[in-house]
Amino acid sequence: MTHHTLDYANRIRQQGYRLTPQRELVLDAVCEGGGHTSFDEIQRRVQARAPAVNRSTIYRTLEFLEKLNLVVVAHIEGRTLYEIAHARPHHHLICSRCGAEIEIDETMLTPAYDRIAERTGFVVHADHLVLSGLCGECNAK
Amino acid sequence: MTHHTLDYANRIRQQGYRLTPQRELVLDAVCEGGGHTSFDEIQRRVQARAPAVNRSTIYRTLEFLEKLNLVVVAHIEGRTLYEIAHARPHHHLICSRCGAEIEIDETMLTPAYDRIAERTGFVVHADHLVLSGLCGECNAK
DNA sequence: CACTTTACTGCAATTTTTCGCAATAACGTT
DNA sequence: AACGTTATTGCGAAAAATTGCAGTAAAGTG
Repeated sequence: MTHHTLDYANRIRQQGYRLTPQRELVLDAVCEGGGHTSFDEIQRRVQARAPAVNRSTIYRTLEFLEKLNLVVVAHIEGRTLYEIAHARPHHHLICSRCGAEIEIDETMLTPAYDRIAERTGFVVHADHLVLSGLCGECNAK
Repeated sequence: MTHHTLDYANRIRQQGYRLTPQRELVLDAVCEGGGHTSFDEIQRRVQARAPAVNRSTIYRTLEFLEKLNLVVVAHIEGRTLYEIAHARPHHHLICSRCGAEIEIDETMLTPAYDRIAERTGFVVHADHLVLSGLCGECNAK
């Protein structure tokens, strides 16, 4: 129940939106499993509990949750995957050879952010980047 | 004609693929304008010259050109955009407030890559990242 | 707790994207 | 320059994603 710590209910209501069973179900579905979840998997989980929930509602709900920063989207090798938004932004390394996924902390990128701010004035606020490359093992070969 | 310098023709043929008029047209269409181009715009440009080219062919051709690293895809605020792949990798900063787009060189990120390699062994090989944040002007406000 | 407002959902229709297959044409070989 | 191989295209159909709208229900108010 990772998302319970976020107090999503208030976060939704305080902005004038409504907390509906559908929204709770989709949020739960994104949480389950912890990592990246595909749309089909989300639909499967939601409809396992409430078969009547419409597919288009799930599309709209994910878009909504993304807008509220409760869910983040990643495009990994053409696939669109969803993940619950963590309080602390983090990023992913994906090995283009073996597919391994490594999670790294935001702080790994701050040296680059500093350089960018210094030279362009732009303050990066990137959450949930996906960087591809070669992991240590594959690189050794 | 930015892409002519890439000698795309040989790059395609040397891998056992064929150079077709459709592929040239799509490549030209992605080049025109220089920056990011939407699918519909690409279709419009292609069909302006060859109306018979099928929409599904354009889908497949873009996928193909991406596989050969002649075209790169970016997901910016939900939209899927295409751009010609440059010899030198670069990245984009997008201001989430005013929408301004700034192009930055790969070297801006190398401090972060170094840190990542140092701590995880992972060698990042990211091309064409999209980082959001606030540009200098918007940040001042 | 009933009432009102209007954000949200489900449904059906539309649009976008993908897929299978037969016909076509690129390109190496003769 | 004609021929054969087979990658590629166009077409139609299927699947996926989006949208409009009328009915439903969440949440504030009396």
